Amino acid sequence: MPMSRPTKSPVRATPLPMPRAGTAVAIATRLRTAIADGIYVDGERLPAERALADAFSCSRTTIREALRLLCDSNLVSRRAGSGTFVTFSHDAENPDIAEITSPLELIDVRIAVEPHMVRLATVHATMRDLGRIGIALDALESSGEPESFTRQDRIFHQSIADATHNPLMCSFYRRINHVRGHRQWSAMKDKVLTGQAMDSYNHDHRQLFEALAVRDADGAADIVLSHLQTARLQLVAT
Amino acid sequence: MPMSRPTKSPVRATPLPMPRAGTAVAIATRLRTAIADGIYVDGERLPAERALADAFSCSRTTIREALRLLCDSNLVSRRAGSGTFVTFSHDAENPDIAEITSPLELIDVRIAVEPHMVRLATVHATMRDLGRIGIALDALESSGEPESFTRQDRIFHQSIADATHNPLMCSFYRRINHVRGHRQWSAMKDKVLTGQAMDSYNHDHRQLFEALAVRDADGAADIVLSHLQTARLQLVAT
DNA sequence: GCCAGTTATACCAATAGTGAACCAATACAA
DNA sequence: TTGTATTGGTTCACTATTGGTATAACTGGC
Repeated sequence: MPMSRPTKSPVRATPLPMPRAGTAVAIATRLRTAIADGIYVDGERLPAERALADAFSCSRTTIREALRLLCDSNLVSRRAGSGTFVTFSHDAENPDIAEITSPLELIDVRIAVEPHMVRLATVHATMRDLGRIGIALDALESSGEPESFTRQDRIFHQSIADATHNPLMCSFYRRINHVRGHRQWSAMKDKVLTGQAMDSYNHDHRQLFEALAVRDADGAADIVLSHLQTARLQLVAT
Repeated sequence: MPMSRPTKSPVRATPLPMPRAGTAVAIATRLRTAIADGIYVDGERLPAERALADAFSCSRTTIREALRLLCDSNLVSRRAGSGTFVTFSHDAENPDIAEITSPLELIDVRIAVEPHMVRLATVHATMRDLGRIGIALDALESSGEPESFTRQDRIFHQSIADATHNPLMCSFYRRINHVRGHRQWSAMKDKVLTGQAMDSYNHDHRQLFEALAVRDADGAADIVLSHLQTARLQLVAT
């Protein structure tokens, strides 16, 4: 796990201790929400048990217990020698919204939603939310490959959406992430996400986080808007 | 409060000392409100008794007493060797999104989505779309009762959303309309939707339609934004 | 002194988690 | 086809942690 946090961790207002993470159920919960958020898409293979154990800094037994819980919920299926695969379809809508949404259409929706979404986040985010967003940002900045970058990017933006504490907005952004995580983009990722592009994005992300931290709603909205418009331009220029 | 009082003379009217901070009942109360506030969510494991004792600077016996109170209230369940787990869910499983979205939250999402949505509509709407929107507008203007007004209003806005020809945007607005159509608003409709208010709304709708017809994206967005912000102000002023 | 509540300590039993080894199934490349 | 690497499946003894219990001492108000 990435541990370096440039910004100081926000101090909890209440001295209530937080429960220890790392147990099997906690890991299962994290994976479950990741699947629900579209971090892991339907049909995709999860990292191997040993890799997960390394990522979560726990033993393989614990990971296996967590995966057993997910398997009992029919969220994943496992095959020896092959891997653990997500078996989860978001809605019975046919066809899947992700199948019929183009990259340009997705960007247009994001341009519509996200600027005001971060405005709401600056107003409603608690210090705990900011802490979570900061952690997601650190993980995002320290991920070098396009594969992990897009995943961490979705986690980062979802944590901002959750910080609005607006259930409708959260559900909207889960759907956006579902579309973003669809396999139809995977071919495009490696082309668009050069190292330079990722650096540029990370610059925007950091700026956005700073604006959130100082509750600068207009500044945050501006950053997101120009961020997305840049992405849109790159898309049509491709 | 249903907690037991330490004294044995219940008839006395003389002021009774507050329970000392750090006592079992006080700690139980703090934990209870923390659970109710969602600091500790359902199914989550509380910190261990020894950790709580350390955090609250009291003995483990006191923590155990506090947890016994919570356990008697069925707020937590405990398993030796495993831990103390929250058994409390504020919401039934998978509640309808309309059930858990407040009017203010809905307006906030609409403010986020609709201004840019009408921008997209001005760009992508065909003449046939404009015709449909016009028909919906006529029906809306000629509906005098709050009941039919809200229904036609939903149709009008959905036809604008459909005019974006963006499947993701269409699905978003369908969900917004689903929330708007939920029975929880029905009580509010008759209060808010006076004849005067409906006239004012219709004025905005007509202006919006004109802007769409002449492909004035900025103008349309401005109209929608001020329309929604007015509604938001009315909401918080109520 | 009485007494209820708190403190402090020690130990027990239940459970979760660790780390290692090995097996069997699968995927992939030579 | 064959060999190799990787994956999940299984088992094992061991450790750490957790709630459960008991006991004696301390505290402050009555």
